[in-house]
Amino acid sequence: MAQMALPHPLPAEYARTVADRFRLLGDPTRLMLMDLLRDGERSVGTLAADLGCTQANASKHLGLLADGGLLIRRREGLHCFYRVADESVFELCDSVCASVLSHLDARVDALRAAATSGS
Amino acid sequence: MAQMALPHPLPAEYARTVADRFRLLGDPTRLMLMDLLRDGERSVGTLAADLGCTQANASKHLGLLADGGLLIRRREGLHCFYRVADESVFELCDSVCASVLSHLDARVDALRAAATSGS
DNA sequence: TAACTGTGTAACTGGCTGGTTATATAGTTG
DNA sequence: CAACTATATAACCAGCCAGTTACACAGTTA
Repeated sequence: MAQMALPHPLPAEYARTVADRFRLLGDPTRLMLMDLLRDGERSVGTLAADLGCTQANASKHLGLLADGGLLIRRREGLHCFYRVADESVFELCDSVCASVLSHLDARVDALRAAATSGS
Repeated sequence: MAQMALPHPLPAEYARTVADRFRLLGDPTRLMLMDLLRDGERSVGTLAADLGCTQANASKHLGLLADGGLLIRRREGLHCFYRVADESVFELCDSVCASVLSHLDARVDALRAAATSGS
């Protein structure tokens, strides 16, 4: 919540760091994994099953998310449980979703207007 | 500001749409272009010069950002001016930056603790 | 008209990356 | 011990993508 403003001529190093985080969120599979973890921690196998993807694939994505600090890993015997490190990620996703939808609405309206005036 | 919550078992189509937007922000050059546009609209040439990149490269990235709805294009004679479509993008970036930095801080602390206890 | 300028775009290339398959590793159970 | 289970990882491949170069397309100016 407590926002930290970015320096204004944005240094390349900052840009790279922030871009890395955005790119980490820029994959549908990873977003769906994050969403499945909304309700609490889950093991790799059950996540892969729910997603209908390979265990290896789920493991790789979960590893990336954990390395990026978005997930926290907890081992317990054979199983490995992941949980979200910071719930605020979902606010981020919601905000992006709202922004994208409003943009799409505007496009639809523009197309409608063009259609009525055009032909 | 008015958040729109995502549906909870996140459908693949939603995931793809949101991921696309995140991936659009997941490039350092594009982030620096967005940052240069904080102060107001700018032409392609001046942006490329400030960034120290090719005009063609800047044009391509600006086009992608405009197609994605993050920028708005305005032609005036030979020049083409871009401006940010929605200032809330910067809150997004600030939020991500804060989150990343706090994660890095945690890593540094962990390394410090390991160093003092380890050797 | 002919140069010149600002911008977009096509073609190409090197590198990154998501997915799969197979295997390695660690823990469990008989 | 051997078989089995859950996870991670290595190797590989196909597709995407950022950057460059060259060029096409306005729009301006002489």
